[in-house]
Formats: sequence, C-alpha cells, structure tokens
Amino acid sequence: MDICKHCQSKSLAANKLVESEIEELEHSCVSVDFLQGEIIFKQDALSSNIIYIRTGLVKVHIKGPDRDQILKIAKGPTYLGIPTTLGDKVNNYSATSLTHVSVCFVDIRTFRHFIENNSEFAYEIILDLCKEELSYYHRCVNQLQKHSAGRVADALLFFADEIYLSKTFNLPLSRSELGDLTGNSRESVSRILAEFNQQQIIQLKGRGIAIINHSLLKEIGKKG
DNA sequence: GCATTAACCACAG
DNA sequence: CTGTGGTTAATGC
Repeated sequence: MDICKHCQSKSLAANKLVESEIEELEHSCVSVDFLQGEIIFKQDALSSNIIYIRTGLVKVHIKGPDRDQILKIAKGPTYLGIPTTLGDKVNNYSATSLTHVSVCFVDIRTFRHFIENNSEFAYEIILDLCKEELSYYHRCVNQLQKHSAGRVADALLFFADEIYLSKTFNLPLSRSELGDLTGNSRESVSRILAEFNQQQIIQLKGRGIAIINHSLLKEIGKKG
C-alpha cells in the first residue's frame, strides 16, 4: 500500500521523510474518518498517537472550572495534539470534529523515530510548534484584554480570512460554542451578532454569515 | 450616585 | 438551539 507515499495532504514535515521512513509510517499509521460532532480524542484519556488531520475542521477544547473553552479551531492538513501526546500520558484537552474529518493516527514511537533520525523532519515539527505558540500568545492577550464585541469580531474575521477565505460562510459552531471560543456567554454572542447585523456590518441568517463591512469589523476587533 | 458592560435566569419560539 | 427581556454585580466617571 502506498497510501502515505501518495497522500494528497502530506505535511511539510512528512515531505522530508525518506523512502524507508515513509514505509515505516505506512505500517504504523491508521486512517479514520469522522462525521460531524464526533470526538477524535478525549481529555483525560490515555493517548499514544499523534493525530494528523488530513481534511476537515476540528475544535480543540479544554474543560474549564466553569465552562468549556475552545482553544482553537484547526483546519486540515495539520498535526494535532503533539504537545499533549508527547508532554503527558493523558490528553490535556479534547478534539471534536466540526465537519467530516479525515485523520491519521500515527504511533508515537514511529513519530519519535523520525524526530530522532531525521533532523529536517524534526525542524519542520519544531517550526510548526513555534508558530502555534506565538499565535497562542496573541490570542491570550486578545482574550484577556478585549471587550466581548472585539472578541466576536476577531472570531468572525478568523473564519473569513483564515478558514474559509471568503466573506460569506456558514459558521461551523453553535452560538454556545462561539461563546466557548470567544469567552462570552451564549446570550452575549447572540446579542453581539444581532447588533452587527443591525449595524450592517454583517448579514446574519442563522449560522450563515456574510461580512459586509470588513474594515469596520477589523476596527472593532482592533479596538477591542 | 449614575451609566455601562456582560453574566445569569427565565421563558418563548 | 436561539433570541429577548429583566435582573444583578462590577467598574468607571
């Protein structure tokens, strides 16, 4: 089987693997499809695989003292859960599919082999983790210092500019989940979206969003 | 004090 | 699951 060799959504890191390593990957990698709303891995469960999202959207979320907090929305192709798989025996957070998702489970021992033996692979992984960490820092300040409308504006811009690359899209989240993502109550999210709609900043119909005034939304996000 | 912000509650589609 | 209105607590002027 050449499933890994000819994979259409291979990671930058996996592109650095040599022939024999690709073969090793094929022997230790299991591909699974998830429907929308299924748990890919669960907080507090034992984990011995690195997850690679080939296609689809996933929410990464952690239980807070009060409510769930969505740490990030991940879009394939991307690795998921490297920190929690390498850094602890159990998952420190959960991942749930928001769309149809196609993922690969890579055995942690194989993954470790690659890191130890292939410096180019390791470098790509580190690069990825660094970028992730930097974006966490930014999200962290934003989350803590911006007002609720600013956080919602940022979330909408994130979906438009980074996930869908379009001004019109369907939110993959319920109001309550959008609250978990932006650190708002679901009621606040409803109200803020209704206001944006009324002010002609967006056009809202259920989960359907059309961004009308992109620059104003950006301004709201910037000012917080 | 008074205004603003945002969470919580309750109830209705 | 969503939207809305009333209430409430914290914060700022």
